[in-house]
Amino acid sequence: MSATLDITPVTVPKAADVLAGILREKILEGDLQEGMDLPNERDLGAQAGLSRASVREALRILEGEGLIATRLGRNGGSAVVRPSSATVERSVGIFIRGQRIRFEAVLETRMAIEPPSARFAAIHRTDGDLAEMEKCHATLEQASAKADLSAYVRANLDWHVQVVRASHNELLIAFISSVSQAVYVATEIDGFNSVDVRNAVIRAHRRVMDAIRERDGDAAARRMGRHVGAYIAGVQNTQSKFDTELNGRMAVDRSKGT
Amino acid sequence: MSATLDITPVTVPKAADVLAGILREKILEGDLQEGMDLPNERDLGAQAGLSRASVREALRILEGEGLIATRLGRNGGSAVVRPSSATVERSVGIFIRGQRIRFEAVLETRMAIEPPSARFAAIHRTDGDLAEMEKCHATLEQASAKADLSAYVRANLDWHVQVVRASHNELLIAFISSVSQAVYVATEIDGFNSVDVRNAVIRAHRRVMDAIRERDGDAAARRMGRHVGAYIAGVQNTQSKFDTELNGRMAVDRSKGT
DNA sequence: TTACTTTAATGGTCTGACAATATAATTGCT
DNA sequence: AGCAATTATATTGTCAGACCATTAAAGTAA
Repeated sequence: MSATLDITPVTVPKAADVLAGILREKILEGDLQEGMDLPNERDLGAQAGLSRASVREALRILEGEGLIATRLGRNGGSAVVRPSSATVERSVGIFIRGQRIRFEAVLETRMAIEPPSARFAAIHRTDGDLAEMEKCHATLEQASAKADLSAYVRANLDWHVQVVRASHNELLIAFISSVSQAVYVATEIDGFNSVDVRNAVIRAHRRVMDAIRERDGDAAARRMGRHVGAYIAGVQNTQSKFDTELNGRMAVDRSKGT
Repeated sequence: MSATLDITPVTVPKAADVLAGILREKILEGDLQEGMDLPNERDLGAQAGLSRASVREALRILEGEGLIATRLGRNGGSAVVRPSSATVERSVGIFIRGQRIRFEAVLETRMAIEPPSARFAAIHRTDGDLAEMEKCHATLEQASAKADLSAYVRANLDWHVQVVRASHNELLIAFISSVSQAVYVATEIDGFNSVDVRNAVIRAHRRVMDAIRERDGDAAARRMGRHVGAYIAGVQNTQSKFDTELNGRMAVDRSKGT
């Protein structure tokens, strides 16, 4: 009788995946440091014992993961780069569009992340962070005064991202940036950016910044919570149309860096 | 005199990127629905007027973005799939490792996300969600009783993810799943999972679940906040060694599904 | 030195072939 | 008819080699 072995199904990895995995580990482990050039595709193929086609697939995988950047021409080639939040933003963007995430869920996520981020900002902020926030705020006020809706929305988003930046938490920054992309395309088409609303926003921002300046984490979190809450309440009044429009308006741009 | 035109540098997109972009939009727009097969590589090349090599690069890009899955053999080919949170998890994992994100930042992010998620869970939970949480909790208690540290940590993470799942916010779920990966590898090596700590964790979980059951969002958020806060305080006592060890212990696995 | 031209290194693309694999179709047996 | 084993085939995986396109370096002339 033949024995029944406990064999899991054999997987046959593809050559390109294997090579990509090897290079990925070398990069993440620090063997290949930022800025270092990989061998050119022909040499890499010779070293790995693979065809150039397979090598190129591997490189394309790593490029998609934001681990290398490839330049054309003499002295071109693939160089190691630090994966930026852009990669996270792109995959989150695809996730939101592909899964048809409800706009409400995006707002909830913002509501979850921003108040604690404001608290961290109050704790970790530098004077430079404050200056950046003030700059965004000034831009926002100008855009509001000129009733330039597009610039207003852009500056508004920038300010929120800037607050999270002041938390000096790279993960939170990546998350809020990812979510902001989605919020942007939706807010641009909403109809509730009246003068009154805009003035209320400006006052709320001022109060949040005050708290962050005074390093009052509790107040920063509380005020940001109220601000975002009010925003969401405002959106939900005019929301019905968003869910249908949202998915169609978000494009994915591979070429954008940080 | 020759005029100085306002010309931005001309970019020459690569064929594979263009094709990937076209297909990506068709997928995200819904023209190509989940489960539908793309033409085989030769036909696709013929239609696009590109070589098979370029087509394959395009497909590989989309595969990396989690938009298609390619099978080998007869009746194989590339089929459209819904991008899952796995793609987000992978890119966040790479981001954390590549940027050498401080472990403290990962914990902060968890501290930011989980309490509001618990609130949403209290609001949106179903009875099935409660049952799932209880199941995780039972597993956790067993692992704790048996002092099976690895299973304990695993079950602990599962419970936290399950709470966020009950929020029914797909974006928060994706974020917490991404962060959990990083927390897992770090917590497994910590030395503060004493019996007392484990019992305290179990009691805290119980109280959070009670609040979610009663649909008391405030209590759920407050208790979860305290719980995660205590966890972080505990970690920080034994933390110094983590920051150095963390990055080396997180591997990226492309082959894992949801 | 400076501007221009030439050369070379490198990635981008194409063609065509064969290998490996998984399913479908066929065959043969009961 | 039904089932098992075998064969055929559609499809991706991989390779080899060539040529094109782009860029920077090297060379050259003013």
